[in-house]
Amino acid sequence: MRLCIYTYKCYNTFANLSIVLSGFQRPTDKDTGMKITQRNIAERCGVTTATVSMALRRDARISPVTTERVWAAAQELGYSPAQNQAARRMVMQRFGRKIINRVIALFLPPQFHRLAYYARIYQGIMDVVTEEQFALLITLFHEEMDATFRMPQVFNSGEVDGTIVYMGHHQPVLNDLHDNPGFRERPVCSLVLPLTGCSTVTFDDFHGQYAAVKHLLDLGHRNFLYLSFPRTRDRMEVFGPRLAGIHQALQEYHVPVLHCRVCETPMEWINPHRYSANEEQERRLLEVLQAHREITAILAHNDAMAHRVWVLLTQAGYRVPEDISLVGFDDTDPLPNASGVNQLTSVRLPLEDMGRASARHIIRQVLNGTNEVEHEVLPAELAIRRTTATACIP
Amino acid sequence: MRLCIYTYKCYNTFANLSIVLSGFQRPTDKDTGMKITQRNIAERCGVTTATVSMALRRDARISPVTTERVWAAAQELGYSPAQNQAARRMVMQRFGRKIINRVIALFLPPQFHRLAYYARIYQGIMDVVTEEQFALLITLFHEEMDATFRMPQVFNSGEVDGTIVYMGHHQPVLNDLHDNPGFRERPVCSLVLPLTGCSTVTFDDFHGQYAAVKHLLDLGHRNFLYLSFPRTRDRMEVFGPRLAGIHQALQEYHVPVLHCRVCETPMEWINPHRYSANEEQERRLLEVLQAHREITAILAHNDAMAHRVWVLLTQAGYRVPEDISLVGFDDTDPLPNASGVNQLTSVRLPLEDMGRASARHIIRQVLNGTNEVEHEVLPAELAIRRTTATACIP
DNA sequence: CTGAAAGCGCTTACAG
DNA sequence: CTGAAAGCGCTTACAG
Repeated sequence: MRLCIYTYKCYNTFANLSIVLSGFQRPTDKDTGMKITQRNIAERCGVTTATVSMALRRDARISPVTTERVWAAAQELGYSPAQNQAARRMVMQRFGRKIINRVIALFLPPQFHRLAYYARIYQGIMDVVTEEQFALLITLFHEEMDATFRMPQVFNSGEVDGTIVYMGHHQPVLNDLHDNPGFRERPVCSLVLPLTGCSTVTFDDFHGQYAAVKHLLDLGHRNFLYLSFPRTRDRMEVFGPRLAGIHQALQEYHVPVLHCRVCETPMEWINPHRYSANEEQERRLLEVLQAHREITAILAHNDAMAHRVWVLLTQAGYRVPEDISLVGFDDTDPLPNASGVNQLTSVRLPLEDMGRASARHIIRQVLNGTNEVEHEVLPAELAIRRTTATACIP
Repeated sequence: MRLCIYTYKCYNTFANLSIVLSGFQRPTDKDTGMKITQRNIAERCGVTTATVSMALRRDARISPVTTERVWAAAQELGYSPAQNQAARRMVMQRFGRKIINRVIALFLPPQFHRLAYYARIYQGIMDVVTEEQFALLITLFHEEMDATFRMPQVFNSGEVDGTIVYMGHHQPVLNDLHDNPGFRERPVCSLVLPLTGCSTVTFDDFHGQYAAVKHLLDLGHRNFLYLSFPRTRDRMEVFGPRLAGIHQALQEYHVPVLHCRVCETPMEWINPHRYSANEEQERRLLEVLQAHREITAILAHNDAMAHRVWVLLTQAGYRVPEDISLVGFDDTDPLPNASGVNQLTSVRLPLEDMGRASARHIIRQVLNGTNEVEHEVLPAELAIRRTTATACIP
């Protein structure tokens, strides 16, 4: 034991030497010896590591004088607590406590950086994460990857403090996280499409869509075409509130719900990166408009879809908004005029705020050592521009 | 000691029970007891943890029979080695060895996901990282952040295996990484703009630019305008090879170098997200063209700039390519015609390949436990489209 | 207010 | 081929 202590002293001298003599060759296989531990501090101060450990955390049980001496020695020796995190992690788990790694993970779909919608949420998350000096671990996940997906190793080793699940709408991911012994009990927050059993940050789709329809009703429109996407049970969570918002507005204006035709469009219409011309679908949309000349306004599921519809309408000789009004949803995909000014009336989603809210929530839980499920709903407001106008009743 | 072993046995029985009786309440403050360790396996097999440790790694010193028994027990108990990574990390550092975390970090500028250029490199990195079951840690960094920047805590704790520095061109980042005791000696790879003292993956700017000029010379052009950006010492590394490529081509065709005018444009011209109309600069560009009617071809520093120039030329009444040919660089920013087909002749950079190459390099080093500096140069090829044509000599 | 001891879970020499 | 022991660096009861 005594010998051992001498060994340490020897290393210390070594370390000092190699700082002074900058050309000095470090013993390459003994780089571990360069690492400063609480033991080095203890020796220099003539106390035990227990005292150092508590002093460094400014525990009240250690006298102020000793605490300062320990801190000074730590500074001098260049002690970095993060460096020996592994030991701390191990002893903490002995007492059933967790350490804070300042790492949060983000699950998101592979193509996230290609779509403004995802990119803006990502931006908000990253802003907060950087500000709070956390690191962000990106994990790509897509429903189709389900079979091959394996939770990255870091989740197992307890090195991730919390997770944000960015869309996905895929409950198994959450279960995997909760079943993972290295991650279990840590906070999770799902975005946009809520998962059950964790915190959520969502938009107020209902009031957003409600505001859009109310705006059209105020302009005299009474017959609508709502372009949705193929409904599956999964997606009803998105579809439901939107439709309810529409119904609510119609009801307030005593317009029968039948006056809103719901049209399912191909999924690719809402994702411009998957878009491939689908002539049959495009023809069908125009046929509906021809057959129902009473329709004077179109509500699209998102801006990308509104964009596509605008092109079709223009090619077919319709004028927007003179002949027909058009409203988007999400406000990510501008429809610029010649001077580059966005023309599309749309429901504006505070996407960056959503990212920020989720990151703040997770970081708060991590720093407090809590895991309280919270549900935050962010407002969706109508941005009125130039694709909506007074109804042109035939 | 004996008591301790009994405690463990007790926990095990508990664990089995709670699997059978799914409604059974787990002791919440004893969740650590649920964790399976090599000790549990050792007890079940009647061997020591040393044997288990070696058997799990299929060390030849352990008999096949014992190895299989250990593996079977591990399976049964649901042992997960990653879970106790902290202990492994600690013992490994005792013997001066590293463990593989399957985590690599990526340093990149804050707005990376907004620019196709960055996004495509990112895509390539992510593809390989996901395929190799690594996790990616994103760290935003920008020269302007230098004062406030602090290396995230995870780098200190030895939980990051290697780093890719994505642009930045900022040597201090590399020094910070190398000075960090938790990261020291691990592989680093810088992209596009090489840092000294680490591996690099770059493009063959020289041959890319050379091919572009040769193409124009073949079309009969003899007087060029090369639109560059403000030259600082930092940026000479980009500027140098490009200019050398131009000179080489001119020389081969015996065209005096003076026939290539170099014009500096504002930095914002190469970054569409920072673009704001700069009428004076725009007028100056047109003035140059008016004053030098012998110029029949423009080489832009990147596609974004080419885009901007195309708009200016068109507005000023020039026809591209009939009156003037235009060549971009990077091939990220298409100039679509009415049918959506890109018209811009440009030097195509294999951006995804670059991301993939850097990720492969780092992952190879990590898995081999080596840190060999390598320099990879990827080809840049000319993509000939419709903004270049036979010179219209006045 | 501080020290001596135990132990988190693992891997590696070193015995046998 | 396997076991007993040591120790990575830390924190926490428990003494004094």
